[in-house]
Amino acid sequence: MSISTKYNPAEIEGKWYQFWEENGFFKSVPDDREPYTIVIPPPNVTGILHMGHILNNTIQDILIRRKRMEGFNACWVPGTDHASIATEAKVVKQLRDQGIKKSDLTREEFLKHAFAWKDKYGGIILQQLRKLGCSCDWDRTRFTMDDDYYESVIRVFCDLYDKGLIYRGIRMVNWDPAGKTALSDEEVIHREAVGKLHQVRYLIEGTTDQYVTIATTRPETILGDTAISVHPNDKRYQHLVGKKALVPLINRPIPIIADDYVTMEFGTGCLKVTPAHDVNDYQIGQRHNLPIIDVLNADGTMSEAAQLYIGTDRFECRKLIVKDLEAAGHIVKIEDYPHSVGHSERTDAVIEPRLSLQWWVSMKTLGEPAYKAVMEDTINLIPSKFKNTYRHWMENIKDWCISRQLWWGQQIPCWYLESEKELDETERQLFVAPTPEEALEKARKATGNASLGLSDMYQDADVLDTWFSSWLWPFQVFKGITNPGNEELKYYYPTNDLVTGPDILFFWVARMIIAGYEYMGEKPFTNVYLTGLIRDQKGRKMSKSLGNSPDALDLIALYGADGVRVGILLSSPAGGDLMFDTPLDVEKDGLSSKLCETGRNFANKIWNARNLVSMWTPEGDTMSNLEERSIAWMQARVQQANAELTQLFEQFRLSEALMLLYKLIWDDFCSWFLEMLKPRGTSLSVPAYEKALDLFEQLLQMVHPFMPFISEEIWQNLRERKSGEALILARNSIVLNDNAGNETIAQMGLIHETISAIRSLRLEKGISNKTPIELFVNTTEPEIFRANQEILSKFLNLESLDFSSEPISGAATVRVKTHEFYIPLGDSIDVEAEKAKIREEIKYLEGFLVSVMRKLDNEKFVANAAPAVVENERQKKADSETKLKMLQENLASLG
RNA sequence: GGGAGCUUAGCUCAGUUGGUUCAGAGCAUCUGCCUUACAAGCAGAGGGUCACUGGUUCGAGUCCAGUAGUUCCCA
Repeated sequence: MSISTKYNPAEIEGKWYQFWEENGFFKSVPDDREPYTIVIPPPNVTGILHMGHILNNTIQDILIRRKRMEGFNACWVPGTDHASIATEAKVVKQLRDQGIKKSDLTREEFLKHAFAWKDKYGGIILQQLRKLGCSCDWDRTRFTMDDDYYESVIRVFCDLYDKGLIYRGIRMVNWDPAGKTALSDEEVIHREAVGKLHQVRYLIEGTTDQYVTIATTRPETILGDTAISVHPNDKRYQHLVGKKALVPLINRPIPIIADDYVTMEFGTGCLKVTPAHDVNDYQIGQRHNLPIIDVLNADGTMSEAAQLYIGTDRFECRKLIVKDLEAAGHIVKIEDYPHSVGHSERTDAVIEPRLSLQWWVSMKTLGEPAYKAVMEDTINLIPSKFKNTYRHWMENIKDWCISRQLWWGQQIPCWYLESEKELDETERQLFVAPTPEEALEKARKATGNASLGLSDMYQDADVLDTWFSSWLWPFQVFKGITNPGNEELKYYYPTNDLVTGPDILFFWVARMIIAGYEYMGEKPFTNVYLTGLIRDQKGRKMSKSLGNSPDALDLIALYGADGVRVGILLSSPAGGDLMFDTPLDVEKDGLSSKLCETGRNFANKIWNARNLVSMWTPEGDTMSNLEERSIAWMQARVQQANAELTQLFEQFRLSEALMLLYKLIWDDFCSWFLEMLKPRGTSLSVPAYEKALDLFEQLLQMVHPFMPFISEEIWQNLRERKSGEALILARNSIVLNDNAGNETIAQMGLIHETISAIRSLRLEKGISNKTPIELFVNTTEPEIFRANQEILSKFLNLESLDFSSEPISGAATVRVKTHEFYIPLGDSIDVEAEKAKIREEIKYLEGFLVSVMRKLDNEKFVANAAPAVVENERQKKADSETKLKMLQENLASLG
């Protein structure tokens, strides 16, 4: 039989994924088992797999596979969200490339293009998740624009409106001039930037040489100024209040007012007030009845109201106006000024505060149950430090702007009367209802005009924020809104665990909790595992815009899905950021990752363990003593490790769980167990062979959630399998450790330590492994060494094993715990070096004993410390005394 | 400006209610090995004032306070 010594993941991964999927192993339907449910954080329909997805979905897959193997009815619901802004931008661009302008299309035509785009490209990321091994129930794949999902969003909107929790109003919003839409506060990313603070002087009306100087970072907004404000207590400017200043370049007279919002210390202490373009200015404007002049168009160019630079982009205008102000002698000075600037999360455009009429969700009361749930640990955030962040957001929760000036998304179910089109927008009557017919009904009632028809009405043009659909995800994937109380919903909801990044804790997690309580009367999930962010070698967040993220599929091709899964998980504690180690410039340096290499090497190690085992032929019915001892020990280790593993899973300490398995398989199983069991020829006893396979299978079970592909491949080939049998479904058959194996583990531990110590001694003394040695043991427990003589001989190439109650002269010596070992070397021993070594050990031990005695002599210690701790110190004292005595005798024997 | 976190070996990180020989792991490094599963390997070894200062305690990497550096969130 010849099996490659190199594991080749590409050869087997596709095969097993297909096998699992075709056999329906990922499928879940309600039955009498206990459910375990995860809903995927729906990636953008425009998305492609990046490192964040890999981490996040690997974790979900580990959790779901483990639970499936534990016998739960495991259900992982996949899907995508429609990503209003991102998708619309992509479709608009694609149309532009085809020479089609969005403005030339009707809404319906545009949506047709958008759905076509979605059908063509929308599933890419879900295909990529398959490459990673994700065991989602693909039959349940959902999309936030599916018909029923669309309907649920509309219903929820109407319901909240009827409850008075949704309203329409003019507010200062975050305006994205690239996306030409309003954004919620959460979609604005503040970044530190060095801007310029311009000090600009305005002429006082009626004078020729008196000025008032303000400071601004956005000089183009000067054209929208409607006042200048100073602090009421500011003595410097008292005389100006009530006078007027002239807006530079356009000479509009504006009042100088007093308002205590102004910070006297900032800039010159004079504030230009532009109510249309700054939240605080807006509030000042309200207090002083100032006019509002909106100098910006939706696309960020200057509007007609600006009078100058009409149609010029705001940043271009900023340059021009500074030049013109300079020329006109209005600039006093310009200095660098670091401040934080809001950017659109999606388009990265600089956000403009803009006054506009939008739809809002009133969050305060809606948020209360969600706040309590997390504070009272009904829902756990893991790690719990995120509770603070969550509390802070909840306690300062603001109303949520949910309307977006886009077409791709759920259109707001509000109708207006054609007859009121001429009225000011805020004056028109609103008819909110799930369907136009119901809206018409409401309109007829409200107007008393029974002859009103559908054509007399028109629908709000805006769509809803994507998050306003994804906050319904955990229950609408089971049709919780559109088919309330159905069997699936009852079975799967509330779901169990949610795995996501902390960056969408507010965007999504908090709002899902809110919606869960509001609509299901119940939390949406119990545990929220927040992963870290993936950073590059410079510590920057990996992102598409920085181009510092490696191609996920290339990485999988290079290291195998299992290798990448292990690599990314190895150093990724919950909530801790992961410094990923691919080169910053992949083009130049080639793609590589030490972390993934570790994962690949681990897979290769397992592969070769299987190679070794497959060479053995079972023969004979009786186990040898060595076989028995080896197997008993490995069984005990596996049981012990399994108990630890279970605990680690309960605490979501997945990278530690993986490391535990890494060491269990590599060190215990391969380096010790297989080496102990390895026959001189190829045959070992039938029971030993079978038990070794049992143990191998158990390890494969344990490691399967982390490395699904290689574990399935080996498991399938280890023994004859019936058709349809699979590791993915294998029930964990490992008995829980009842500590019965502890003694076995401790004894074998001593034997292993002894082997290591003597190997080290061999290397130190230059005794080749090929040279057989005579070994003498000075011990009070000779039976342990006698019982394990075969193992010692096998590992250490012993010529003989004997016991000696006193040091042997001319022997190399080493101590393990309270046991001493001698290897006679004849005259070649360096007595002085040996003595020096012993003296050093004595010195260390004496120091150690002093520290132990300091505790034991301390009455407070003996009185206060736990009995077990005190007992331990006594044991340490006894052991070190024994060892000291041994060392002293040894030293004496050397003369 | 407000809040939260982090700082332990060259790198990435564990270290649970303060108490084993507690200062750890993986990777990297160094030494010796192509030993019949694996060089993507085997056997060994070295490496840290636990950021700093003070406090509580019989006992502090662990608890408290302050300082420095750093990251994130919010405005």
